[in-house]
Amino acid sequence: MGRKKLEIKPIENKSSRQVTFSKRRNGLIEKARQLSVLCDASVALLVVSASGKLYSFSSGVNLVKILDRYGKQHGDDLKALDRQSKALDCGSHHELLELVESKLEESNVDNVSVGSLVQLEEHLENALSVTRARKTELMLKLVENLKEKEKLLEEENHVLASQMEKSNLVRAEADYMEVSPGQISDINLPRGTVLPVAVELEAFSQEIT
Amino acid sequence: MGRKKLEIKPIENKSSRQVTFSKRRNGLIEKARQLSVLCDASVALLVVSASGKLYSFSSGVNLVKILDRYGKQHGDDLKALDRQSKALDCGSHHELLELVESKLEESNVDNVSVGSLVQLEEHLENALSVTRARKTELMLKLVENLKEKEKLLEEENHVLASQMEKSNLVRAEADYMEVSPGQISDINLPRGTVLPVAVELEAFSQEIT
DNA sequence: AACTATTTATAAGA
DNA sequence: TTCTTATAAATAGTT
Repeated sequence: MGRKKLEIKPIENKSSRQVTFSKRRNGLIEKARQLSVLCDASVALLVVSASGKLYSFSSGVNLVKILDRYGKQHGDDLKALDRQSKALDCGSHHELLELVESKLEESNVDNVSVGSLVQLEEHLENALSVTRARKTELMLKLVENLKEKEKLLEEENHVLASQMEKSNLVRAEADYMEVSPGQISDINLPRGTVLPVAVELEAFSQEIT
Repeated sequence: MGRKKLEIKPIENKSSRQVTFSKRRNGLIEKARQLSVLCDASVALLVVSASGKLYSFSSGVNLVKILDRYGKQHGDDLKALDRQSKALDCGSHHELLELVESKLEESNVDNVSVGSLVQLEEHLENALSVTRARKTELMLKLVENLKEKEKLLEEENHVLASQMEKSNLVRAEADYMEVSPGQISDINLPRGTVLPVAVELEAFSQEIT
């Protein structure tokens, strides 16, 4: 959509590539936003320019919902923690409300004494500070937990990545391996030979891949 | 871009929302692909429909790089956030102390008025609640950030794992492929032949794939 | 950073 | 769903 039809292939010219990147990146992010709003979808978009700059969009609060469906053991742990914290918060809340209600009832019966209101204030402040302490404690635990998990996942990733690299290296070595005529002759077979194919394929695949 | 201009707000009608989702999702993914090709950018796109179905696009193997970048930037953001919050907290703190000092001085001069103490209390409570709100906000952000990171790492793990599985499958298939004697004879070579290996490999690869 | 000629995406209709 | 088509939007090349 422009003065000329543009083929979708790498743009050679550096400055026009930069300009196009800027325009299309903005367009893409806007489209992502629109999709999430129009269709109540969760969208996460990450773009890294060739020069390494990051741009991103994520609908709603964040990627958690988007990727929940991928949640495995780690995800489940987190959910458990969330549930726990919600339960505790609800507990505090309930406690607090009960306290307030009972005190207000009391006040109505007694015809509001300053003393009872002072007590109420104290109780409320108490409950509040307990709640706050719990909140902070839970959040700190959550943070620690998440950091630990992050570490574990990163380790796992490193392991996986190095395994892949290893197997890639093996194949790469095969690519550049020289084969002497003598080795080739190893795969000459009399016509009609029944197959120990795997072996030959193994030999061949070294050249193939 | 259609028969009518469409406002960007949630589409009420279920079926037209579904149709729009389908069209725009495809469009978005295509745009993401184009951006990555045209501008040599790494792009990762995740879309989850309201009904929970996942669609995604990711250029190249670059999710790793994207993630690295993302992690780094968020790390930076978090650091900035921390710094900011420290600055703000210090500000609040300083402000608060000044306020207290001035009020106490005033009290000494005037001989403690209830009014000024009420005001002082209000100011202190104000400062306190602002500080609390900031604390909570910062912690929530931290948690969200960590969750995002975790999920991205999981996604990365998932990708790496499936890639390894795939390459293992490919090798396994090759291992178990049958080759007829006639085909084998095609690769008989006189001893000492110098290799036009690529040609034979081409022939072979047609059976392999 | 603006401007437009065009191309592209897509909303509504079939 | 899929296709068609009128129209809105995005954007390539230009200034």
